[in-house]
Amino acid sequence: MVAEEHPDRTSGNSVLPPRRPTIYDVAREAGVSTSTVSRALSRPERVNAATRAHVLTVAERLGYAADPAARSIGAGRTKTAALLVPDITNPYFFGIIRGGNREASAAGITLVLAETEESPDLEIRHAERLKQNVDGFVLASSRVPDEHIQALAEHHKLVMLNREVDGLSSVVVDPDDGSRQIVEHLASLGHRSLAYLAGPLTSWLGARRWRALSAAAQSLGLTARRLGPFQPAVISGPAAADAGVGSGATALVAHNDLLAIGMLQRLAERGVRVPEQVSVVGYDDIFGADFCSPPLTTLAGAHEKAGRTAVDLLVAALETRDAAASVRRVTLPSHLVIRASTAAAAPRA
Amino acid sequence: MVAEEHPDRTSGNSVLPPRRPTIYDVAREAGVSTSTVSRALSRPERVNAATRAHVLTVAERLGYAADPAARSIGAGRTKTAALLVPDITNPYFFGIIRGGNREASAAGITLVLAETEESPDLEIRHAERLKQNVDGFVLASSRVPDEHIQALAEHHKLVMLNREVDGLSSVVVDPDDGSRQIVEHLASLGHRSLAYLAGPLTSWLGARRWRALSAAAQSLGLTARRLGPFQPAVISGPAAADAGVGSGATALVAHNDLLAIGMLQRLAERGVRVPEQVSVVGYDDIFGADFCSPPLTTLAGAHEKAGRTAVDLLVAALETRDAAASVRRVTLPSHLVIRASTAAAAPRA
DNA sequence: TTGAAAGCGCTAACAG
DNA sequence: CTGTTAGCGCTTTCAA
Repeated sequence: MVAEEHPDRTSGNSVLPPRRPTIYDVAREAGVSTSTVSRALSRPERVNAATRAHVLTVAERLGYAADPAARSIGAGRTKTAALLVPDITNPYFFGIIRGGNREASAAGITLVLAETEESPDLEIRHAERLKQNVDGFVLASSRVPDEHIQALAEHHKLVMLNREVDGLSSVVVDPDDGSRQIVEHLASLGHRSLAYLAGPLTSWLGARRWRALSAAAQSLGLTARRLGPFQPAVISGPAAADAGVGSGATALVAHNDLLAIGMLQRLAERGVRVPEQVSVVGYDDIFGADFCSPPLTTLAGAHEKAGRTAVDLLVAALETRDAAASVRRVTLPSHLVIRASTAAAAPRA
Repeated sequence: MVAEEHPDRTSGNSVLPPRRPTIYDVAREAGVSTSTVSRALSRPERVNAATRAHVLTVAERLGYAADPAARSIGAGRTKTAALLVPDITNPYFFGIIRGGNREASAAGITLVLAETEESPDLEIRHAERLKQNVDGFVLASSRVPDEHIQALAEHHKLVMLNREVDGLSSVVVDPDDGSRQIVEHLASLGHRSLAYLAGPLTSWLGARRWRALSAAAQSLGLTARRLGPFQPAVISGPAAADAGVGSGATALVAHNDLLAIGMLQRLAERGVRVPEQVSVVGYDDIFGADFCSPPLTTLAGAHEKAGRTAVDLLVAALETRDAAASVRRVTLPSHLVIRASTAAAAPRA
């Protein structure tokens, strides 16, 4: 502990400590040049093993840690990525956020989170603001038109979550097979008609779900109607429930669990019994889907894994020199969790 | 200093654009020096209004945006703060995260989120890792011993959320008055005994809740027992419910709603009727507390505001030269939301 | 394998 | 009020 004097920096009465050690301190202390220190830290293979070991020892002793800002200034990378989600309070995104965060910290990059409040405008504004701070984006359930996304992608690495865009990497929890599972389940219970309570028109996933739902319905001989759009939130449950009941369908499939839970509440209020009079199905299997009443039949997927995978793809892309080479489309499986909100269809009135 | 060529940067065939404009570009284009540009952007009052307007126009036209890394390298501040929470998937923290994020982006600083998984070790590791990237921390429901926190505080600005520590700023949703409200409610229903299903021993808030609960119980002539500790999660519900029932208390107060909801599920399984046989109360009023069965009586508070306030205090501290002068303790009010999980005490067996 | 030296983009004295 | 001139801490040629 050689303890040099830095009289000007060491004014002990300050709360802040003297100064963080820099590569200059390490270099001096280790008797090498700053570039050697830099290399020992970043490009280990290009330094004599013994030298490197020595440098690392000294760095360790001094408590040296590279300043990420200084590091990123020369080279363009900030080692930071942004995750944009429409609604932080939707439990659906917890898993994604957690997975994203974990993968990011495993990869040594920091993740910043932004909430777009289901607004394409706000999403764009956030992206604009963040793009100077981050190397890339994960856009979860993006509501922005394809053109804007393509534009963003020209200057930044970017991975889509729950949406596919030409030429970009994406991670999607299978909406097609999942929707088929829902329809098959309902068909097997004797339902002949279903209504889909749609989410935002700007939702790629919503469009996809409806498409798969109606295709499956057709092939199984059910009728399917699409109602809405509704905000994908509990608050829209009443409107959706009323519309669903009004449609005469015996099975109601909601855009997501938030909406389904809101519908359940409304149906209870109106005295419509679930599942005896009408069956209800959601998507996502969020927190709460297992303890609402009745517990909700819903399509589950590995959301945390989705978040992790998205960040993983982004990190991979960040490390690639060549842009187009790294685009990959990942589809994660989904499975129907059958609970008490679905049952045999009520006999036709 | 006239219009240099950067032919190597302008290769238009690359996907990435030539190069982001710097203050040098703006300066040249505007016919002023770089420092004038810098000042026009950061310290507007120290530049002639006309000059400034001109510089801003040019900057705008060039699409100039300051590089935050370069900016932070000289001056120590990174314009970034970290928010540490024990459990991202606890809906309780949504509000905090949302509030924190909003306040941060309003203040022009970026917030990074980290999950400590209820582990003091992990919390410390995250703090260690992040402290080179951020100017300050908001520690929500920190599980770390006071000493460590004080140590961290020596080098970084820091605000506690749901915990008070000597010499530090904090924001707390009132646990004392809230607990009193709970006990009064139970007393008014004729309960004479309650059990508190405790959370982690490292939880400051948990300790505080228990203290207030038992004080209020004593002054109202109820007996109060503390059971546990339990993990503050749905998964610990069965253990807590069983312990609570075993205690013979007619009212069970859980450390938080997650635990309470888990208990409700277990009680239903065991055929113990709520609220007829036993009343259940939670803390936090999280998502789901209103639609579990029965809907949960719980202590609500303005969580989003708490998150916002915490970041606000941090920002204020960041701007203060003088450390100790900026410490403030904020207590936010809480109020009991009475739902269907509490009712008149069952007659003594 | 190593060192010297030139930046990276911005801020901050210090003159003028 | 504005320009000159040093750096901030690190990476990266380019020589040696």
